[in-house]
Amino acid sequence: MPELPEVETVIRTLAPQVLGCGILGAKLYNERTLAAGRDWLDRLEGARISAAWRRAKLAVLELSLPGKGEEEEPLLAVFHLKMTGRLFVHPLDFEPHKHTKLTFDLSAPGAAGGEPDRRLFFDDMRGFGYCRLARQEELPDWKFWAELGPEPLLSKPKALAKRFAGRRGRVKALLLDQSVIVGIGNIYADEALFRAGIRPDALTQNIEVKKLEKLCSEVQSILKEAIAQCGSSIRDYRDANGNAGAFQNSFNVYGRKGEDCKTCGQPLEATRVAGRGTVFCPHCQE
DNA sequence: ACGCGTGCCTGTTGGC
DNA sequence: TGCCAACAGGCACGCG
Repeated sequence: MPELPEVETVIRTLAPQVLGCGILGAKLYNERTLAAGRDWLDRLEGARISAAWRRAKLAVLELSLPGKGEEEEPLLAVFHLKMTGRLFVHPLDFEPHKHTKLTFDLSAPGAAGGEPDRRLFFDDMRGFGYCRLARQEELPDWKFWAELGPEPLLSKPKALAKRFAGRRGRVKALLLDQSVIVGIGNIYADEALFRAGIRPDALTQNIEVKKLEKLCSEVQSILKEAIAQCGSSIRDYRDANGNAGAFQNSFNVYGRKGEDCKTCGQPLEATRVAGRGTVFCPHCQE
């Protein structure tokens, strides 16, 4: 399940394969996958992939459009991988399959258009992922984008903790709320709460500020460690080279229901918080 | 206004 | 052994 470390890894492995490549055309295999910018689809020829970056759990490709001068705002292809979305570059003889949702034909980097070279695939088994084509200036009109909270690795823990302080509701629900803090999904929420010694179902208003700062500090540590391990692969996640991550080997709680806590040896409990499967140690977390 | 439950989707798993 | 319900979960949406 691509969360911040996985999307970051996808961008890092995808960028060297696509930066500078021209786009010769696009093919949409599933209408609902293109959430916005349908009109752009047939006007991509001659565009060049000029940048690749991540915001929250979104993977963004900047496409410089031809013939309009360098000052023009690039078009953005914004991908949300949700649970099972993948971005790959394959040779032209690689066949689209039943989970292929969108493809871009690419020319070689630096080549002045002409012949297709390789193809960018957006595949998604579950089909929850999407792509939006939009000008940068249009992004504020997109509610989800406009309400995204701060990047957890670009703020200090104290500043992040202030966004939790005084708010009501279960602390795990706030960790997952992308308008409070971005990039955290079910895996890293459970793992960070374990490290901070906080029960996932704790009411945020009952948690001391120091403890919330500790939580935000642990969020940063765990995201950095996970990025260094190229993310977590439970089952489906792969980076843009097809490689699995390794951070799943470091999980303390996620997917370990009933197993022994690595700290105290007591069995881990499973429950549901904010509608999500949740695992925690009733002894180490309070 | 905000917290909570449901639907979307397909492949895997576990229980009977 | 085989079938099918439950489950996986980010986010939009509707409800109270």
